[in-house]
Amino acid sequence: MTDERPAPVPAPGLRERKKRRTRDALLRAALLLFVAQGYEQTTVDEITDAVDVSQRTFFRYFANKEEVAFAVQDLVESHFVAALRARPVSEGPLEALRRAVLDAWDTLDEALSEVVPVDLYMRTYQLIESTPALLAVHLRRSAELEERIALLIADREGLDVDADPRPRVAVAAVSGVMRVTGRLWGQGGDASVASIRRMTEACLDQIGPALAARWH
Amino acid sequence: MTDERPAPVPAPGLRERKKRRTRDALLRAALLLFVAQGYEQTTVDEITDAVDVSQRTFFRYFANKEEVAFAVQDLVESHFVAALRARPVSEGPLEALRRAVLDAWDTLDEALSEVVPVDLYMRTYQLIESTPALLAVHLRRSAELEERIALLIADREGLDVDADPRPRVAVAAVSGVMRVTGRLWGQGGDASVASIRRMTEACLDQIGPALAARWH
DNA sequence: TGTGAAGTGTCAGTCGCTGTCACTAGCCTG
DNA sequence: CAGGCTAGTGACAGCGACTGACACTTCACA
Repeated sequence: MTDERPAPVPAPGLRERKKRRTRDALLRAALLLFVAQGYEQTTVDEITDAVDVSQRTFFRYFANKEEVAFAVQDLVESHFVAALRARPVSEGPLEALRRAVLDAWDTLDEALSEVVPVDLYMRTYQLIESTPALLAVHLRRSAELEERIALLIADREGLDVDADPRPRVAVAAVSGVMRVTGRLWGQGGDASVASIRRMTEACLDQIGPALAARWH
Repeated sequence: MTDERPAPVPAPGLRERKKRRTRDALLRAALLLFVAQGYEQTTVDEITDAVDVSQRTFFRYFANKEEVAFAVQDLVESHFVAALRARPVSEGPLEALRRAVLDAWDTLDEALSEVVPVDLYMRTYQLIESTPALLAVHLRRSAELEERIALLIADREGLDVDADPRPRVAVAAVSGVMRVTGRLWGQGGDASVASIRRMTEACLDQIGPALAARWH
């Protein structure tokens, strides 16, 4: 299924392989230290000592200490975007968003296992939700992701995002709900993928009822 | 209208007045420097030099450099919460939220003018929206505000937030839409209150249509 | 095999932020 | 109103995140 196109990735070369190895080592060491003793309690020096490189090298791979915490999140987000792209245009925007989210959770394991165990990602995600400095960055990143998704949705529907506010509004509403989900999940005891998938479904089911004029 | 209750605020005392004066001076100097030359380009030393106090003193008034940028935002948020509390229970949750937001914009001028000119606040707000580090913090603060509002809404409707997800979901959806508004306003040229009020109304009008199953 | 460039370590320095301690100036009591 | 108490401040030392400059090693490619 892969390895069929010889052109773009023929032989990485020793230099490239070395680079990837140090980056991966830094990433893994950082995440382990973060989940073990907390983000703020972990210094960059500790991370680089664990991998035995200089501090300067860390900052050549990651723009700042936060970035390393979101490296895996990057993968998860592109995984979701891919799932959304895969939805047929025949589905309405909300339907497509909902199915894409659930699909993404279902297939997360395979998509991630090459780089980092899903388990470690889940613990990192909880760390992000519970560390104020990381949560702030996470929310800003989510806002950027929202914009990408809004463009995608507008494209599906053949609309211009700047002329019609509905794509952005719909995505904002759904994302808001998803954030509630993430927070509730982070506070709950069950850190499994199954658990967050279940909560996602439940919260999305409530979006219609919640926006009704009367609740009684 | 004031000065009728002698008990809680009889005479601030010289010490108290001095404190308030340095705090106000720091706040004003900081905001002016921020909007003039940018947040990251302004060092804490520059701020304290402008007021002629030591750097240490700055950090006795503000926990960190960000906090001073959000001091006015704090006022605006409590102003909005007050507006929401003032809405009669007879209004449904969405109706109340909508009217509270618009009310808050309409009366912002009076509520703020004592402390800082509205104009300076508006420029600060645009600075926050356009400075990544500040935007991140702003979004986290907004999330905290959302939680407060969700509790308020649940209270109005006589519901338990943890049993019924609708308060959080509704507030999340509306807040998401409001964030889109804020961003669009920040990018647009018109930095007036009237402008953001108008955009708020327009975006909130779209929340129903945007969540319809089909857009065509 | 030698030359250029990519990747790294070292060092010095800036900035945000904190703990400590001595000192000054309002306040409060006798 | 004198003298002690304490809140508020400044000066200083120090940590951790981050950056720029430069020299050195090591791979790549002719």
